Order: sequence, then C-alpha cells, then structure tokens
Amino acid sequence: MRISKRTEYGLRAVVQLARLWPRTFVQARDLSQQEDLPNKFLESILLALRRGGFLESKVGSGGGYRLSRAPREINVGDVIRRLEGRLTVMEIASTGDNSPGKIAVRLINEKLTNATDAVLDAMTLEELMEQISRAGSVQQSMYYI
Amino acid sequence: MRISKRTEYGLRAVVQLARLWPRTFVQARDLSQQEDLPNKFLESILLALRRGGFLESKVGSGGGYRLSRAPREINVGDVIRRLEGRLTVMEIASTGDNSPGKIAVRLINEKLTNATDAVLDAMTLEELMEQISRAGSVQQSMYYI
DNA sequence: TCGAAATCTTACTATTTTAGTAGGAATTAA
DNA sequence: TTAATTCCTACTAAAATAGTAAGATTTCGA
Repeated sequence: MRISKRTEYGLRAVVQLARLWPRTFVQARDLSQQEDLPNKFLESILLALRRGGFLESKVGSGGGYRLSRAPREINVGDVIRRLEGRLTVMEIASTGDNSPGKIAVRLINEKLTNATDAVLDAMTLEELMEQISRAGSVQQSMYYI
Repeated sequence: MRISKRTEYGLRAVVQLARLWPRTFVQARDLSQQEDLPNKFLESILLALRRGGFLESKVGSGGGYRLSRAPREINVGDVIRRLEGRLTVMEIASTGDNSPGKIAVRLINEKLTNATDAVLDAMTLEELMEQISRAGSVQQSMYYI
C-alpha cells in the first residue's frame, strides 16, 4: 500500500493551505516552492482538487487557491480518493467467473478496501493537522533532549 | 489499494493447493489450466512462493508443488507480502526533511500500512478457505433462488 | 542408461501506469 | 493594456508490471 506522488503532493499542498486557512489565496507557485514540488505538476493536481470541491481558486493577478471550507469539514479520505482516482474497480460483473481462487481474491480486495477506507474516512483535515503538530513536537523533543 | 496480477495469480494457485492439501504434488501446468493463468508467469510465481517457504516442490517426472505445511499454519499476509515485494519503504532517514506536509504523508502511510497489515495478518489460509466456501454457497443460493 | 517430465534459471520484450514537461489560452486586477 | 495568475491540452520520459523465450537441471520409470 503506497500512495502515489500525485496524491502525496496534493496532500502536502492541502496541508499548507489548511495552515493558512482562512487567509486569502495562495499561488500554486508559492505552494510548490514551500514544499519543493514540481510547479506544473502541482498545478494539475490543484486543478483536480478544485474540481473535486476541496479548493476554491481565483484567476488572475492576486489569485490563487484556498480551501473551500474549514479543515474540519474536509475528509482526508475524500481528498485521497479523488487524487488516486483508484476506483477500486469493483469488478463489474461476476459473470459466472467464480473459481475459489477468484472468490478469494475478491474477498481479500474487499477487506483491504474496507480497512483503508475506514482509516481514511475517520480523519478530517483538522484532525490530521492536530496529529501533525503532535508528531512534530515529539520529533523536536527527540532532537533536543 | 489493489493487489498486482502477480499476487492475484499466486493467491489463486495457493488456494487450489490448499483445496488439495495434503494430497501429493500438483504440476504448475495443471494449476495454470485450472485457474486459466499464463503458464510461464505462474511458474515464476510458484518459484517465489517456494523460496518464501510456503510451498515444497519436487523436480522431475511426477513432480510438482504442494503446500509446505497445513493451511492453518500459513498466514495470508505473509504470502501477499512475499509476492507484492512491497516493503512499504519505511523512509530510510527523516533527515531533517520535516515540513508539515511530509509529516502528514508519513502519518497517513503508517496508518494505512497498519490497517492493511492487521487485516492480512489476522487471516490464515484455512480461514480464507472457510470464507470462500461461505461466499460460494451464498452465491449459489443467489443464483438458484 | 536413456528419455520424458517436470522444476529451475536467466534474459529479454511488451504494456501500462506514473510522473512529469511544454506551450499557450483565458481571466482578472491594477 | 499589461502583468499575473489559473486553466487547458497535448505530449514525453521513466518506472513498474506483466508477461515470453529458450534452455539447463533434476528425477523417475522403463
């Protein structure tokens, strides 16, 4: 289980935007510099996030992106599923194709999907931000003690 | 979250071998026919499973593969991790690289890894076989009622 | 002892997915 | 009207996945 770079970059941008929220628009360019991400690639990701309803954008000079709503209203699972595009392909028809092996694979896929969905759906962006600061301070104390 | 074809085929072969266990050796050729899998590809998968200690093989005429131990002694998670090869790359060093975004990604990866491991480690091959027969009979009744 | 049957081994190829880049059109604020 | 920005389409490069090809090696049985 591994998230793609696309999803990783999108998350990192969203986290930055959550930190700044509800301040005004941030440019893609600034986001890509802050997190050291490829600019054009990030642009396409931000676009997808806007289309997914997670971001609002403003075109033109002084434009940029911001969260479309408060971090507590944004579900991390929704963001990730939007970026992965990974519709889990619930095999369209079990058209008689039912060897025990295939049933096994379907069972396992379902269990994995349910488990990952449960983890991701249980976390809002606000909660993620809290966990980040906790993890950050733990790390700091590990450094300085 | 999606398992690769390699893992899928390996699982399907293992399920067949579990059905036949503890009978004698089954040839790769027969397995690939029973489950309709590419022969040579399956051979390489079976080899990996043998090296992983899940199968025993016998070379030469009358040879083939069988489980190395009872289905209840085989953990599904171990099999899958062997085939996926996906070592989850616990990022080798968090060398100061700690933007909030990176911490977020690490947190999420850990949660996902833990959740999927928990699902897979909680299931032996024997339990999987039981679930298959339950799922199979449910399906039959769906067909014939 | 020989030959057939099987696993084992290495090396290669094709396909798909991922990770970008390039170039510019459209929109907006000043 | 110009500079700054998002938005859009199309392409390219690299990596991972899914195989195939060809034959060496081992074993059993006649």
